[in-house]
Amino acid sequence: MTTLTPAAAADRTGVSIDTLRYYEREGLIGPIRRSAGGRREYTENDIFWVGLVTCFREAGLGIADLKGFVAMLRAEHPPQDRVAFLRERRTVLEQRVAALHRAMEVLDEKIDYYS
Amino acid sequence: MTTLTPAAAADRTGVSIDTLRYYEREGLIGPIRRSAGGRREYTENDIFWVGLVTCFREAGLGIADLKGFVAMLRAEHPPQDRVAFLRERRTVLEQRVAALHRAMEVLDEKIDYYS
DNA sequence: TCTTGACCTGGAGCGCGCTCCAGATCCGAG
DNA sequence: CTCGGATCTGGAGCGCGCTCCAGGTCAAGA
Repeated sequence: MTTLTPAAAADRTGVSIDTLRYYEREGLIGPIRRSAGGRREYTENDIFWVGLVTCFREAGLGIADLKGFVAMLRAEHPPQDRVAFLRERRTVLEQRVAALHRAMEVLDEKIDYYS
Repeated sequence: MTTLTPAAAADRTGVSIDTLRYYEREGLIGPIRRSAGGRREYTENDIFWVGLVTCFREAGLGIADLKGFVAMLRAEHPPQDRVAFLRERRTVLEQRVAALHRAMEVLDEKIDYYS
């Protein structure tokens, strides 16, 4: 299977090498397989996971949340636990959207006022 | 005019006394009028501003952004500058909403999968 | 008047999420 | 074989947004 060097992985994901290592240390991705010499080799699947993590980070979820997320999807938790966890996260995101809409309304009001 | 003590203001706004002082230091609110003895007296208008700041903070705007916001609304900038600034912030918020929707889609997918 | 608690200031401390650094190792090109 | 660039590790540093603390002042009730 073809793999990516750290630099290539960083390039592909838009995440810095340092951050990739940080995510790995925190258990958000990987563990990444190593070459004989100890260098990381990122698989397509690893890259996919980085994408997931990035998606949630951009949505404002914290590292701790993501640890929970990863643990939940990996470990042998009953499906209902997973669903409960996922729904909880969804609620958090919904509340964020609501907060954003409130702020946008205020902005629109001001924009109207000054236009 | 009736005013609020720091404790009452904190209670009304849901923002800690320390944070109220912090916001004032940063120029996001106030300056708050003082009593003869040097204690802060928050007016209804001050409370309103705290609400605005809180609204934008909850939407994820940073302190620096809010400084710009406050400066823009207070100072004598031409209306078109204000509108441009406000529209820019709106774009940022729109992008955040988009990021949230992406993340929520992923969650929905997983929730579906485990349901 | 004395006590007590709210408030003052300036500055230190903290958790988060990276980001950077030193010093060592690996490895492909020449 | 040598050189240099990419990578390795552990740990320090940083910007943000508070949060807490010490040491002092103010003011209302007993």
